Amino acid sequence: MRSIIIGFGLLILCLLILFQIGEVNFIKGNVKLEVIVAIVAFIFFFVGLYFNYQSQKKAAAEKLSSNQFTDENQIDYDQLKRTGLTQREHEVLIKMAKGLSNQEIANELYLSESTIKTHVSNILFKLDAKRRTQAIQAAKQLKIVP
Amino acid sequence: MRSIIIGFGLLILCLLILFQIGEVNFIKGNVKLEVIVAIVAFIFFFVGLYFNYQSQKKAAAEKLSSNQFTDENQIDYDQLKRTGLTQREHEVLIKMAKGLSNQEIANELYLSESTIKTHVSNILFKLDAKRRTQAIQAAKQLKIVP
DNA sequence: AGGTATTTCATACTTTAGTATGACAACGAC
DNA sequence: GTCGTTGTCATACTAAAGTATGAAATACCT
Repeated sequence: MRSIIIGFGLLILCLLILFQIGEVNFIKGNVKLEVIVAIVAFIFFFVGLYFNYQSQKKAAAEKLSSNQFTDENQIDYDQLKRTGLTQREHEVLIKMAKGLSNQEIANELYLSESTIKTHVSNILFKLDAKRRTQAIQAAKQLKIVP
Repeated sequence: MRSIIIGFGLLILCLLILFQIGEVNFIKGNVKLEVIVAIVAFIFFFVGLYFNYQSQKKAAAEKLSSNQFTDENQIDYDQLKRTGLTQREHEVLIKMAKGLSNQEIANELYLSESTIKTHVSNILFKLDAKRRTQAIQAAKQLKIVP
């Protein structure tokens, strides 16, 4: 925004100086006022276009770069430690977040459903959640699941 | 783009007509050429800014609706249409994804739990999911929930 | 006006999720 | 060797989720 104002100011200044120097030529010459005005309007219209385009491009680039560094699908191990979840519980949590049922998790990990239920209960307690869906939501915010 | 050219053309035309009418006044008056030029430059600079801003806004809206660069926390309405979910179902889905229970969703929407169950069943069918956790996962991938 | 989709609700039912409790084995720390 | 942690499993129970079916009101479209 500052660059827009500075650039605009400089252009105006240049134009005014140019007119101060060549005032007599312009007025005494055959160039009509309308033409001058039209040319100035034309130039500044596109200057305006250009400046706005530049500022938009810059804003878009900043947005992109700020999104680039927050890498998705990356587990935040500091946050994970903070929750007090064990390895097995974390493993179960990840499968839970995939949308698997307790029975399906048990099958994938070659465990009984009872064991999964125990793990899930512990997960809910450690993540301060009442339901698995709430735990999943919390886990995503903590970035401890992909 | 067409509107930009038409708008610009009309403004130029208006200005020229104005000058044609009041030419004598301007030249014979005390108003200096520099001031006129500066004003014209100023006006057209911001006209340019405005037109570019409008066109960028339009382009951004088109991009959004055509499913190109939808950033996070932004709902992809094309995907949403494709699922066949109704407004109410989508509303319920969003609350579901927040980790709310059926009863809690019912309370927030001033509905009975039965209604929510019906909605959830329909959501599961339309998203081809067996459980709500699976539906949430699918919905996140489709970017139809924040 | 009549058909269609949406939204709402209910009842009855099955399945899954979650709690509470206890138990046992393995592993590492002190 | 004892203690705490982790991981495993079971039983019994309660709570929530999900299915199936029917029904009625509203709204929208032609």
